[in-house]
Amino acid sequence: MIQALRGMKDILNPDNERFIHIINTASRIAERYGYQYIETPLLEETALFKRSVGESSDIVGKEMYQFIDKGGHDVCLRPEGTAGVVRAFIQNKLDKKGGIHRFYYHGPMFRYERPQKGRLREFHQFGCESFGEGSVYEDFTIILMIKDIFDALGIGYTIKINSLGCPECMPGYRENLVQHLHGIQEELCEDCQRRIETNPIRVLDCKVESCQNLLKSSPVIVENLCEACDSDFNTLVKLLEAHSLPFERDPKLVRGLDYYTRTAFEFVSSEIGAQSAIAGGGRYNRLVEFLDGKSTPAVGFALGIERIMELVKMPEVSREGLYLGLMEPEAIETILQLAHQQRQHETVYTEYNKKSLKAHLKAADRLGAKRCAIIGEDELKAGEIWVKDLETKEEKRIAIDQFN
RNA sequence: GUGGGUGUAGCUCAGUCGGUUAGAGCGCCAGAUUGUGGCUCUGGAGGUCGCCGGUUCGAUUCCGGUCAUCCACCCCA
Repeated sequence: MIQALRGMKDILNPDNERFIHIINTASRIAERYGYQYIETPLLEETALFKRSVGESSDIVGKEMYQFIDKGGHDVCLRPEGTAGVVRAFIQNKLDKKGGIHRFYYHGPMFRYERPQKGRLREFHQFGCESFGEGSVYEDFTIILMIKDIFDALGIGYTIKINSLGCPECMPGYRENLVQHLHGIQEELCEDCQRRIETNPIRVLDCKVESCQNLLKSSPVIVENLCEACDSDFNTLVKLLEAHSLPFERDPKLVRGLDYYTRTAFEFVSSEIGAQSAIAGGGRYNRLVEFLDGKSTPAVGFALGIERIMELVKMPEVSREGLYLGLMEPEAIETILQLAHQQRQHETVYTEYNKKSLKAHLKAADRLGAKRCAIIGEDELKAGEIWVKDLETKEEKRIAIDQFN
């Protein structure tokens, strides 16, 4: 038997409803916030991700589905959504056009990792990217939008926030940090020793306990921000407090991708295993110019659909649709004709085979149909159809041409 | 990439200290009710015991390997 590749799942049966419900809910809310749908290719030039996500990240370093296509191009399946949207933004010259552009998207992402709870090789994200608005109010608004989405889905969460500074203050802080880290280098774990050179900020996020103990005295980003970054961060904190959003400051929160500046945030849930981040995002004012566009401030986020699937509270479902069946084979033409007629305005399940009334009712019940309509011997002779409402239990016989 | 757990019916799992015909619950199909769903009762269908090899008179059971899957590390949504 051929089965799906490791870490790749079919979405069917009961899960497909949750999946679609999440996308529909998030899309509806994003549109209310002025976002427009964008679809970008799943496959992009590898260089796009190397330059945006960053060579030092694990995503680019070892998790990409990368290959050379038949034309000799180095391509890879997108490991995340932002890079492609930014590429599209630049390619379509929206950076030069100016103004504000807000996009939402959803679709599969691919990372070659060892699967575990909440982590797949092919997974789905819903994301938003806002271009051209540099105000921290936009950062706040985007967090508020995620809150709206999770509230609408009935999901509990806490928010973690941090600021990653800007070209003004980050380099100084970074240097400071590197110096401090060199001081304790010997005692840090192997990964952290490597990170000092490649991506020192990530050391702060190390999960190794001994490292965390050593890092207690290390400089904190939010205490070393320049005036503008500091002011934005304080404004964000005040706004979150004013709107009673449950958040905590997390100086160790370093978004995994290199392009973030200033605001970084994460929504986490304690109910889904070790992979607790259910949404993450932040501001990335420098990415557009990194990818050869005109410098444009931007902020965005993505949420992991599979990670929130089991947390979503689905709305009550009521019986819906019509079941059509027959007890005399000659009625099949009528059944097919009625099915097509009714499908103009409702869901119709048809059973082509002759079955007992009991079997039909049982099948209709199991499908969750509202009505069960059957043509049996008597009805066939009379040109009628028997209809039962499975909720009210009301039943009647009516002429075929009166059925609706 | 590393570590650990688990592979027996469609699903959840028992079980076999190595022995003839491998079980339960749920689900499915049928009947009880010659045309009335959900409840009940009765019956039935459904299994290469993950795969390959080794030990053995004999392996679903023991051993080795392999594959798959789950959980965790790393990292991230």
